[in-house]
Amino acid sequence: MSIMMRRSKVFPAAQDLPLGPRPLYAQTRDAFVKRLVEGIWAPGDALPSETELAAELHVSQGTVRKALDSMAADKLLVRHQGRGTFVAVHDEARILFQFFKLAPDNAREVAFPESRVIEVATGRATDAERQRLDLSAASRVIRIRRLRELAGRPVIAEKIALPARLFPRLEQEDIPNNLYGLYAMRYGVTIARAQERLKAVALDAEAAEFLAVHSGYPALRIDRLALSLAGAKVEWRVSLCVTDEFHYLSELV
Amino acid sequence: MSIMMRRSKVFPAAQDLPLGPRPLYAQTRDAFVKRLVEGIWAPGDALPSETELAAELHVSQGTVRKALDSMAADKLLVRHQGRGTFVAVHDEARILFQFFKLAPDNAREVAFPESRVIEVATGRATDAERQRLDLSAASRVIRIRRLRELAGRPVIAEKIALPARLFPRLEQEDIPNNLYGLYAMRYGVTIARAQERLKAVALDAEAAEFLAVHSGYPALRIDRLALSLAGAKVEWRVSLCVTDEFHYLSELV
DNA sequence: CAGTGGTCTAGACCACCAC
DNA sequence: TGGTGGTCTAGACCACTGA
Repeated sequence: MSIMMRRSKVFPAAQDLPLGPRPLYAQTRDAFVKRLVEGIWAPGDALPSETELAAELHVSQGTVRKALDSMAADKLLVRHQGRGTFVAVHDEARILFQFFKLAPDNAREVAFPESRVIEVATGRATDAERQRLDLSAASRVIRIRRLRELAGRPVIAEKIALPARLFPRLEQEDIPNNLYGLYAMRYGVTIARAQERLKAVALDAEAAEFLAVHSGYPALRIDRLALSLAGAKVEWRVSLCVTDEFHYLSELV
Repeated sequence: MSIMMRRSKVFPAAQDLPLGPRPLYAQTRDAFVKRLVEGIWAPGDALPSETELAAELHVSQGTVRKALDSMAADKLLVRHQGRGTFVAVHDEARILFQFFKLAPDNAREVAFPESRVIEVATGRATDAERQRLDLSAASRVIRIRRLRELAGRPVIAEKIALPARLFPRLEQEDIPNNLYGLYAMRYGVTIARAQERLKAVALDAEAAEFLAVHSGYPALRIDRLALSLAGAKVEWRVSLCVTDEFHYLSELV
């Protein structure tokens, strides 16, 4: 392939970038992510082989590999030698590993917490919700409140806010324990990453009652904003955790 | 190069592994990490070029690149196109990015907190210290207590424990704000990664006084264990943080 | 056994930097 | 201008999977 041909190979996704053409493997990755966003490749699906993808996009197998490897590093794909490359699924094992950081102090095994839904409701977004989720003035949100148990003890009181536009009729659904699985399966919304802000707070009377401790008890407040594959703000979740027998694990690497 | 030659190329570091020979790029990385541990490549040093390293180790440049890239991903090295590859330095910018997760709620800029040392002492390790730092019975530890300020307010009360064996005469040093820089420069101990466990606790009277709040005030307790390049447990640090105007930032990716 | 991803190599060219 | 890392390609072989 000539130099000119190589330099002229710019996929549509990269053309409106102001900083010149991105590397080919990045454009290749963009093309693949687009297929995930559009649901052409759905969770659990097997991708075509590297050779086929390379032929289809007119790039070398090495370039396809670099794109797939980086997506696997971001947990969008799972690769198995000898079997193939698959779209990642939000099963409990992944949630536990990627999105659930609360672990018991004295046990080697992390458990997925059981949930009891307290309330599901829809309403006009408050200022805080509009700001945190990037919503416009008239937007509506779905609110979920639930209580989560670990080792048989109520440990987490959770308030979740979702843009109603993205999750039509979710309030009529049966709310499962694994919400991110529901978002993906029912609404085609894949949570790709999240940002959490932690504080120590004193519990108010209502939350204290849910968690079976006295008012004013210190709790870990986890404020999570979850982003979809496309980068949209999709879920705002505030969790109040009693951390007598648990801790939040953070790896600094 | 023949197949037999390739398969027989096993560096010493990999020979005592029970699971068969590791990939060549991993062995190459091991050889490079060894040079960092032994101080042959010191913080700030420029590495030889990929071509030179490849010739020296009798592997291809692509294999050297894969090893260097993975080390750069782990922040052990810094690579600059056109300039070269350098051993990472524990400057304040890196500490701030990698090891300091507390950010002000209403400000875009993260600041490095000023420190006031309360006490530096040496003593026999307690049970907790021995357990957390993997020390033997008679081991001695150096203990540092300090108070840290952000935006002019005392926000963090810190207790640090270090194995005395690794840091001879540290208690006579002038304790700088950037401890990890001191460990690296004075003692050749590079902090490579850390694990933090977070809890919400009620402050006792002593800590509350340091932090200028009332006893029982909720605080974020950060229990950090820092590991050296070689994987040894090198520092145990417990920080009590008042999080009225700050939060701990955790990215879930 | 065929097909997949994983490893390793070799070589070309590009973008950037310092001199 | 020469040297560095960054990108891209092509091809060979290895390790693993499943029919």
